[in-house]
Amino acid sequence: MNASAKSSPSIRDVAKLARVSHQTVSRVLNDHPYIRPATRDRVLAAMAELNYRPNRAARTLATSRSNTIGVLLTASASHYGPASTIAAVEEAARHRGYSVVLASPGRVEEAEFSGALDHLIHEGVDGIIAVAPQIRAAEAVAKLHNPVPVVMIQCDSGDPRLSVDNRVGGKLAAEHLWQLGHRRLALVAGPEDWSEATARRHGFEDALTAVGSRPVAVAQGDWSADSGYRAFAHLRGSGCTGVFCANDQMALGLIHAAHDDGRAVPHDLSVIGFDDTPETAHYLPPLTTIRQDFHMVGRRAVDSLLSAMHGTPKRGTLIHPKLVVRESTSAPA
Amino acid sequence: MNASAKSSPSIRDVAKLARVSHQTVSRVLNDHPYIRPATRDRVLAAMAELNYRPNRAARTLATSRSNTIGVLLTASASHYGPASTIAAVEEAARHRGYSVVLASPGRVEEAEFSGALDHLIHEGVDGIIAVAPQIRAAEAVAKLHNPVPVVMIQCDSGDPRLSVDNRVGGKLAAEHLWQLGHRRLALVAGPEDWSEATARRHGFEDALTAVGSRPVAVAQGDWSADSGYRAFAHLRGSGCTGVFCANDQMALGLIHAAHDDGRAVPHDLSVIGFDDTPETAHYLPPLTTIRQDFHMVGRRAVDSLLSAMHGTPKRGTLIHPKLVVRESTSAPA
DNA sequence: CACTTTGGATCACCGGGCGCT
DNA sequence: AAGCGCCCGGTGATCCAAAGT
Repeated sequence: MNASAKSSPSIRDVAKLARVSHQTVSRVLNDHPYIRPATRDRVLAAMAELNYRPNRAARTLATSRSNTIGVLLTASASHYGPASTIAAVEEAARHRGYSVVLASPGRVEEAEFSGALDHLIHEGVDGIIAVAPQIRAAEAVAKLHNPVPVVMIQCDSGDPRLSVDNRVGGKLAAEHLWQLGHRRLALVAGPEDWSEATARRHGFEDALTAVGSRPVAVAQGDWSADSGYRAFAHLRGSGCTGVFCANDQMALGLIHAAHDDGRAVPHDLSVIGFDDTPETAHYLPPLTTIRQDFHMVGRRAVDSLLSAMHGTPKRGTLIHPKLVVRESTSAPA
Repeated sequence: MNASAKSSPSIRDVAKLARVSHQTVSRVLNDHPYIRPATRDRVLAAMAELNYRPNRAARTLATSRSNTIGVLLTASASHYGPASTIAAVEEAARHRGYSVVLASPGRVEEAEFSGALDHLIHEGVDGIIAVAPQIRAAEAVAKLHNPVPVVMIQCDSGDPRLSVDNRVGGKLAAEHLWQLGHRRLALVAGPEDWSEATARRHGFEDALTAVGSRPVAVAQGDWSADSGYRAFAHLRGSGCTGVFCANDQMALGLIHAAHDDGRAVPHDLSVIGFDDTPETAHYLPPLTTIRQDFHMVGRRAVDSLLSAMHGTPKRGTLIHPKLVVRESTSAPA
């Protein structure tokens, strides 16, 4: 019955070694006042000697706080945006002493989605960050009125608002093309039920309205390059000279289709994307796009969630996207 | 003191309602034999009525098993491969009743890495899947001899071997180019300290050796498209007519650089990549590449880890990659 | 000597699981 | 077939003892 190969030492083992009560050890752990420095040092020394680490399950059970936050991810975990956001969330959370548990329902079906939410809640998380850009997901969350705070990100409709200002992004795209001299603009929008897609579209359309114009054609994609390729067919007859694609992948597909159709970008058609994924600088031609800072979104989400958990929710400000001009846009021929 | 708005019901609340002891409820929960059907039904009914859900922290404390697995991710969470693997891991784990906690050390520095490992262990995970393709990471794990099973994926040196057979992949690339008639082949390798990069390189070189040839130039990148662009300068004077890039992003960058240099792909230069990310079909030209099934790697990793946790580790077989021919390769001019 | 600060111990409890009866 | 009691490893409330002024 040696303590060496045994399971990890408990607070009482430490207490025995430091010749205090286990409660005193607990006090040291929790930075309680009124501990004599000498005693504290003895306890700390004992902890070090035993290589003691508090048991999280026990602590969770006693305090009913798990120091864990859940990340709910609908689909698209392999997309650049969500993936980098999650990495940022994990990092920010860890620096603040929180662990991250993951749940990614395969579909956005109401059942699967709220099932995943449920999974996290009964996992005992103290709060949830939902990377759930679909409007339906947002609605599902809203109607569940959960026992823990939930922060939605990449979802313009949310509150606190945590995302890039997609409206401004759409506006930047429209203005850029307009200023180059394009007058016949088309749009390849993202899925209707993604709030970000809607916001980008509105931003784009509003900017055109402001100068007395409107899109000459609108196609809808599903964010994939494939869908961008297919979208070209819908725009082909519109006589447009500039196209705004709601993300970079669709822009890539569109350019491919244009190329297959014998139209050169940007000479015959200017194309602008959205996101600025790391590869876009090497597309042929290098893509003009709207950059958003996913990493910052992730960090802010954690800040926001922790505030909410401490009972002081705060309203964030939207992050500004930025126009990155490369070679896929130019003045019309 | 009503139970309505109170914290979730416990096993004893259920017991009271079903008029049995809490122990009997526990038996029902754990499918113990020797429970009279009538009693079991009473208990189940009580659980349903109270909407009872067992408390995971309590169960973990009592059994010292958390039903949680840790996923350790070094860097590159935003890359396509790791991201899709993680999604697959989470799904497979959830279907088997496990939760997934995430840890992603920013760097592969020994300290940060083993810190993250430590974080997971003291989080109480029952096992760990490390998506840590760097050789150094693998070594760090090996020397730590952890209290829980660790499975390394995307790391050819690991055992059980859980990844695509990168050697075969490199071989497929070489053979494809050779069969098209190319005799002067170059290589853009991945970082030296990634075992996958090394395996791809060896596969490529071995295949050339088998036909009495060797690469006329070798450049090294860091997986990014930028590095692929820069690699072109090293290959430029070698007179190569075919290049194997160890991933698709570097291939994209290389094609960009070739284009800037006035060389057309595939007419002047054939290029083949590795991974088959969803966008590659829309690169200009669409990229010939080696496909690997990340999703399957993730699922197998979970299987393998669970086996190891149950004390019956099993050796997996490497997954075979597949050549996908598109338009970036052709016979030399 | 009464009245605070400090310092530390004792007890009950969180929600379940296991061995014995 | 099912109940009793203790234990897992922590935490908070309470209570007592030694100091300080």
